[in-house]
Amino acid sequence: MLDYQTALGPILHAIADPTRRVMVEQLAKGPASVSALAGRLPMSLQAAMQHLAVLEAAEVVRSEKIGRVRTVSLNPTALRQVERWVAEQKTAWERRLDRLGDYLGESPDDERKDHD
Amino acid sequence: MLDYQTALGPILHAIADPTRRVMVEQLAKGPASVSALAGRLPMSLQAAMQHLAVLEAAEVVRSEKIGRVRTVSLNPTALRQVERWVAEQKTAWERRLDRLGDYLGESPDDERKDHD
DNA sequence: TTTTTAGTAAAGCATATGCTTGACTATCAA
DNA sequence: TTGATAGTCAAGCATATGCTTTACTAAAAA
Repeated sequence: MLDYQTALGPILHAIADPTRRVMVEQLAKGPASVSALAGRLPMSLQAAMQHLAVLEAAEVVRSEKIGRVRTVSLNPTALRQVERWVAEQKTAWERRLDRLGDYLGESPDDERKDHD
Repeated sequence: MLDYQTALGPILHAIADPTRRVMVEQLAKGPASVSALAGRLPMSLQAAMQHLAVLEAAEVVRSEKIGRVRTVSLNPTALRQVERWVAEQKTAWERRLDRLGDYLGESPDDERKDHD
């Protein structure tokens, strides 16, 4: 099964940067212009735009330019992909713990805890 | 609100790399030795160990050396933090859409609030 | 029309990353 | 004790990243 949508690696790489996470957090509250996004950041507008370009390349974000203003908005699909991958790993992990529990008999011994 | 646990940035950076994701996926199925992890990867053992060091520094993974074998295992806490951050963003996003829905319920068009 | 304002493009630079190769150490096996 | 196995340390190198500064263009405002 291939990635139909955007690639997970670039998405994770995009949101691994603290500046870009601030941008995503702001965009989660609603669309914003490039300068509104760059406004609070302790760096040049150009630097902020380079971050935006990374987010957009990873399709974490989309944007549309109207007049001289480019409005950027979050693409929730990207975040869903992250969620999905993480959930898959957690599932595999928990299944292993279940098997381990069975194997070890019914002893309420070590290693496990509450998993859902 | 600060990060109590491990830092999200390093965790995301760690799992942004495809090689390291393969490692995490393998570890989700159960602990493995360094060489078992490195085994399938198209790179030197040393390179694989450098990846492992990144995962361990981010606390995505823990390891313990017994005899000459180091056994690596997944630390699900790190993945939970990713899950949490993503969920927070999605929540903010959806709340905004809800408000927008209410707003559009009565008044005509237009899609904004205040974005600075 | 002139001047801001919003956004772009591109070059340059310091640092970080991902990998290699070449030692080396500690443990287990024969 | 000798040798193979599992892992480690470190230097070196090419490429990627994050940022800056110096131009520019296009749209709105004055």
